[in-house]
Amino acid sequence: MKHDAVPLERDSAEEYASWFKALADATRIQIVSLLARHREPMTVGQIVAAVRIGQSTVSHHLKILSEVRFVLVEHRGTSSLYRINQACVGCFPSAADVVMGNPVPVAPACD
Amino acid sequence: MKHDAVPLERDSAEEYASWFKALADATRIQIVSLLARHREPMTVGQIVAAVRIGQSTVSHHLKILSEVRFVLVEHRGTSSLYRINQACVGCFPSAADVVMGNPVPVAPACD
DNA sequence: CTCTTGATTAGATGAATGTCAAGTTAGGTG
DNA sequence: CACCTAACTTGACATTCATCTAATCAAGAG
Repeated sequence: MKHDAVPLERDSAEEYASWFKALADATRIQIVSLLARHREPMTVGQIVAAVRIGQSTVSHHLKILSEVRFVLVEHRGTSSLYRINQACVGCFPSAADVVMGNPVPVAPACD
Repeated sequence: MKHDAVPLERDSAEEYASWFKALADATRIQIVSLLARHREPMTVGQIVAAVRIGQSTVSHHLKILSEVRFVLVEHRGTSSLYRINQACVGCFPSAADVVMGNPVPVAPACD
């Protein structure tokens, strides 16, 4: 037997899981893909209008997404501007490849 | 403004979310990556030994993973053989690309 | 200062989830 | 047949989660 086919280290598995968990909700997927397509930063109000979900709920999801750094915030006066983290646009799909056992150019590190 | 930057349809978002949700747990990530690396099908016992988690829990996770068809089952006598669904190995990372707004060769359809 | 508007925080609630221990089913073997 | 072993199912328990309403906060405008 070549090598014992040890699974992903628990630590790595937990980190990847936390990324997938951030996208394990339809509303958050809408938000992320919205921010990714719309290249410019968006305010909470704009996002609320697009996904048609309560404002506080959207705010909550944005917090979750920014904790994993899928999106980045910048506070401008009375409004907050959210934008996609370009680093994740490339490295997140790579994480999917790692889990699926695909060869990947460089280990994904979103940050 | 070019076009109104409509987010992903709710339906698509929910489908993608269900895929990510299947990998939103460290144990399931370990199982999937284990099956992906270990090219041969594995029995539940082998998987339990590798991830060191209660058998019923592993069985539960395997059920979840096979419901989304990330893994496929085949019952052979007294034991069940689980293997990775090769179709997903390619198409799941593509789903990540879609959400991230990356261009993708062909719409991902895992099945 | 007061009002308005955009955003975060707090609290509540109902639903889903991960885990394990114990019980059950079912294929092989003596 | 009785036994054993691999796997699945059930029930319970504690967590986590998505959503909403209401309350709070912060920045401009009058």
